[in-house]
Amino acid sequence: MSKSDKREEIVRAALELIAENGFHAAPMAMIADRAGVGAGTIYRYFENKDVLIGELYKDLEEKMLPVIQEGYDINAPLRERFLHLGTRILRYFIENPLHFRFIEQFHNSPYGVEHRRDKILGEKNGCNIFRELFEDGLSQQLLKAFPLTILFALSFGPIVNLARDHILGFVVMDETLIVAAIEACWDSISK
Amino acid sequence: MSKSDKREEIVRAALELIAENGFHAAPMAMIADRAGVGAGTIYRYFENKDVLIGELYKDLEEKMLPVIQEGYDINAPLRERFLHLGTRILRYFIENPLHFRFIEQFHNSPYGVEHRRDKILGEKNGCNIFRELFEDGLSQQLLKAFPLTILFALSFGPIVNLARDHILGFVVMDETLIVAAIEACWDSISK
DNA sequence: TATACAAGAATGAACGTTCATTCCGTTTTT
DNA sequence: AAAAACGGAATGAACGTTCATTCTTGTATA
Repeated sequence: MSKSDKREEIVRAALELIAENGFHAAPMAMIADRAGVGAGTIYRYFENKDVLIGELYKDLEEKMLPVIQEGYDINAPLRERFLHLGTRILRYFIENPLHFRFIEQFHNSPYGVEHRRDKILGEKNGCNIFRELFEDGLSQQLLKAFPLTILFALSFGPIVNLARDHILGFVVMDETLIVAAIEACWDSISK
Repeated sequence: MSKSDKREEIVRAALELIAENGFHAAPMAMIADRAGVGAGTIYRYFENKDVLIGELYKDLEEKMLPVIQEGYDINAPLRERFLHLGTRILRYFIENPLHFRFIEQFHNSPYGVEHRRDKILGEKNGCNIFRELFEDGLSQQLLKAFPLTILFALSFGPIVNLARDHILGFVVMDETLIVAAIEACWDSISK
């Protein structure tokens, strides 16, 4: 196994174990086992567990953003833009259940306390798309006059819940339902 | 300190520590310390940590339900009923941040896996009020024709997010905002 | 009323387990 | 052959739980 393959295997193993049963079920020895490396080897690639988890989180964030933005037309009508982003995010979570489960675990763990603010897609980096979208909507008076935080809550709250319910098998979100659900979210924020 | 005082102190200490910094920051020794009892004493009141946590959760559930239902008129118009329940829940969380934070931690911990399904107010016990509300709305054709799970997600998702954002200080939910936000949720589920 | 005693409650040091991390002998690469 | 990478046993810290001992409280006896 090549060097970079090994790093990848370690990250993959960590993602799987944590997503499947939470941090408490992912000790370093078990991660090493599933990655097919020795326990000590992990420490040649990551300073410690915190760093491993943190980099895993960053990896996922970096994979997610471009997928969500793909095909996004900043000049389209507001509603269309919202539906585009909303359905993309929900679809991404549904198609990448491990990513979703890990991110959720992360945000509810000691590892993720500092990241608390970026609610899965915060006002970080270049990804202020949602913020811009909402600010646009507010200035055009198309959205209800809520603080940004509330608009976020009305949009992301349902999305995260729907993704979780789908992944845990409580509902099957097909393409029709995905679109309809995000349209419903739009109804909650639009005037 | 009387016997029942002691039990109460233990439960209170556990609630505080877990709500403030999560399960990882609430070892039995620390709970004992904050309760002002010896570590061994806890085991005179609770078989083990799982049981302590479980009873704490049940306690909170029992305190919350009557508060939310108070003044609920099952014969009122559907919208009014929804607003009543929605605002009550959100207000309850805002006024009892420790309860909210504990319940959230619980649902995202090994302790709470089995309770997963009752999303803070599930189809348990006598508390099917929300379910009934939604079924009523569906049969009267006042609500969008979604599966119950999705109606739950559209309602609880925002509520939980708003409570969290308020408690963490990202937004200040006054009475006006509370009502407006729940009205917005109504817009997402109503036809 | 004062004293002795029993029974339950409370305690916290000690134990066994689990886990992240380190260390060192072995294997692979250069 | 030197250097780097590797594996997994060893280490020590943290935790939940136990248990021998101490404290408290209520009752019986003088």
